[in-house]
Amino acid sequence: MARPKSDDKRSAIMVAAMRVIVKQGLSAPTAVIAKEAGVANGSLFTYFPTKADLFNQLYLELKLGMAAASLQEVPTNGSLREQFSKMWSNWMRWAMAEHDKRRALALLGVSDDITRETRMSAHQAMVHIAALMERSRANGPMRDAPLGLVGALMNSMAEATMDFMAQDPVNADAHSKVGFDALWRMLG
Amino acid sequence: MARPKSDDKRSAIMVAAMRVIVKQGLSAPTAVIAKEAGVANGSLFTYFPTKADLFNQLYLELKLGMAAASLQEVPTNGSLREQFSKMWSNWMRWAMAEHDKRRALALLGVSDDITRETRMSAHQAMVHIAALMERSRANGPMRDAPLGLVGALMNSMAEATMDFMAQDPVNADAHSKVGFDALWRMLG
Amino acid sequence: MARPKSDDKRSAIMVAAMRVIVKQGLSAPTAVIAKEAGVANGSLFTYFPTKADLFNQLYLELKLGMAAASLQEVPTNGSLREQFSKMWSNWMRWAMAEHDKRRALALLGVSDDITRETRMSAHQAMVHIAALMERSRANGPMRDAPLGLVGALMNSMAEATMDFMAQDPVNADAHSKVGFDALWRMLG
Amino acid sequence: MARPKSDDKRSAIMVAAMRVIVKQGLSAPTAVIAKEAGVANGSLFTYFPTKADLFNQLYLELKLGMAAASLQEVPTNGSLREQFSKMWSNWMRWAMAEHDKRRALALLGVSDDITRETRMSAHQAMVHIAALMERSRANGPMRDAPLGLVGALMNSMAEATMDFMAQDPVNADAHSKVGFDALWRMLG
DNA sequence: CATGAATGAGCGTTCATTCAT
DNA sequence: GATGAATGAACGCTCATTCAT
Repeated sequence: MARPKSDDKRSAIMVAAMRVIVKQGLSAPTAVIAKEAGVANGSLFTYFPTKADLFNQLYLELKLGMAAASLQEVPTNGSLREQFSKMWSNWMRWAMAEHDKRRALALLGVSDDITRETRMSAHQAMVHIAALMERSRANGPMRDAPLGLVGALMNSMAEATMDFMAQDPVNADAHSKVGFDALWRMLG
Repeated sequence: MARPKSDDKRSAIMVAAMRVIVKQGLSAPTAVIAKEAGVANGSLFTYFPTKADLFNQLYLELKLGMAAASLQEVPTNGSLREQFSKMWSNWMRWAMAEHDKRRALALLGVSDDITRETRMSAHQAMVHIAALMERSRANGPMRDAPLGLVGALMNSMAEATMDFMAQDPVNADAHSKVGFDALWRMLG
Repeated sequence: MARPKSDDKRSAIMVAAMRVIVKQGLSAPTAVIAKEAGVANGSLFTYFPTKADLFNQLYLELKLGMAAASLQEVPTNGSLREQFSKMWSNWMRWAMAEHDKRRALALLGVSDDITRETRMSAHQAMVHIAALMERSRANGPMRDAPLGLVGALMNSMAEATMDFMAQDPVNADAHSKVGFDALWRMLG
Repeated sequence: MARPKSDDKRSAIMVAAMRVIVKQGLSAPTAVIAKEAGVANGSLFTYFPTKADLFNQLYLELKLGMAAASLQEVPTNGSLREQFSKMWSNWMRWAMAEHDKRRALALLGVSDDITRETRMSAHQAMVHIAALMERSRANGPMRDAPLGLVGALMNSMAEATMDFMAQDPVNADAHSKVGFDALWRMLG
């Protein structure tokens, strides 16, 4: 288990990084992150060898959390639509509840610091979601479309919906439904 | 009037900025941009008072170019689907042909340097596209969805499709069609 | 006569320099001075080869003007004290009337740009004043003190008095009198 | 506590600043000051947040040192003239011994970087000297003159005397005496 | 000669990372 | 291991001066 030193501090730094990234962007100084985490400037580097490492690990953790939240209590015996719908609403709910996490994730997602490896690992976390999507399009008009493209389209629609919900939280539920229906129509 | 401020130089700096941004990201030094443009370090600042100004103007110009390219030769007398389809394929073709422009645009789009004003001006450039979309959904299932959300969804699907095309250029046309069909299904 | 080009522009630049120095200090950009003078950036350098040259000439001119103002209407047949007193009040009046000139002069006086030569030329302008002072101390307690030191003391007292008058213009005349009486007591 | 901020380094930077200011003026690069102090470029900014802060603190420290030196061993039981005379000769001696400090102080004194607060704090350091002066003029011809003006006159005479002593160090003592006698005559 | 764009050295400050304590 | 001072490369921007028009 690559979990040296104090786990508390490690996660404190991660949480701090997330918050600071939201507030100040990716160019936020490590010193600010350390202060927010309540640790010394240099201590950050005993937990993460470089700033980029911190960002990569944070990206992965956030993505994992997002995937886990999306899959919570998805009924295994319901119809495909019911399963997918539950997953979607979990996803959207997470985005609203964990606004900062999502903001940070969005920023990290476009950072040059995030390596291909990290992105691929993150992708792994989405396999269950991907599988659900795969089954949902299996008999529809996109049955022959490349899976990657379908996934990318789904993902982009989710992002767009989240952004819109965030801008107009009062009607978040309605927007979520519009997004899901649009997706479902696309698939099929 | 002495050497008048040359439009050539101005656009050389813009083009250089675009290229350098693609290669090095938004944190590319102004000195590198200037060198790529073949002008002195300080000359950049006779054309753009700050780096942020350069970025804003570049963003706007690229967006305008994209919008113009998308609307080229869109038949005004054809069916709505024909018009929309032509616009979409223009858009995708532009994205493939002007790969660097698109990359730069994507990076600039998430920059904190781009002001609300610039974003709003850029939005203006898209009104014709938005109008086409508006008409396309008018009688379909999204007729009551917020226009902003529909636009965001369309935009995100276009982006996703472009990204995928860029990764697999050989089948770009097929992917473009998948994307358009997906969008059309979503709208109605 | 070393007075090439347009004399108007030359003096416009000088006046502008004086004003800008007062407002912005000696580090004011030449571009700002040029704009204030209503001439082009580069034109400044056809009249003054360097910024330092401009400053030196300005210093000299201001000093000359100050000396001339101080000597105006000094009675040649009155008592020494009357002459000296007239000179002093001229000096103080000039300082109040030409506040900007004095401010600029003070700033220029401590600048490294002002050469020894310039300072010596400026000193030349003060010979009449010096002579008056020389005669005033001739029979007094300072008769054996170095002339330079006596001059420096007088000058410093004048400066101090001017500064104080500028801070409290309402009582300027009273302060002027205090300064003169102090000086006269010192001399003798 | 890791390497604590060392007072040695702090004062090394101050001393370096003083020397460099004397040699190069107030526009001396911070990099030069740092090098002269034997620290890295950036280290200067761990001790002083800005160049202006460094200058303000240096100004204050020099002024404090000057005041302290002036008051050393001033007899509390002697006549007023004896006390004042001792103070004056201390002052002049300091100016000769600490020529660089005085030069730096003079330059800093006219800098825009020195804030009103700093100047007021520095003024505080001079209260004892001011008190001595106050008593010295109490029964003389300047008894009704504004205290500020009297102080300014004294100060300016001291400066002028110092300058002259510096130019002709061989006769420094004689010049000092001339200056003091002149001041005493002025006061009454 | 007037103009103002072009030049590039130079500066104050930041910040990821290292290292003495 | 924890701390935070030390480091120095890097950057955006300025400005005196030059020079093409």
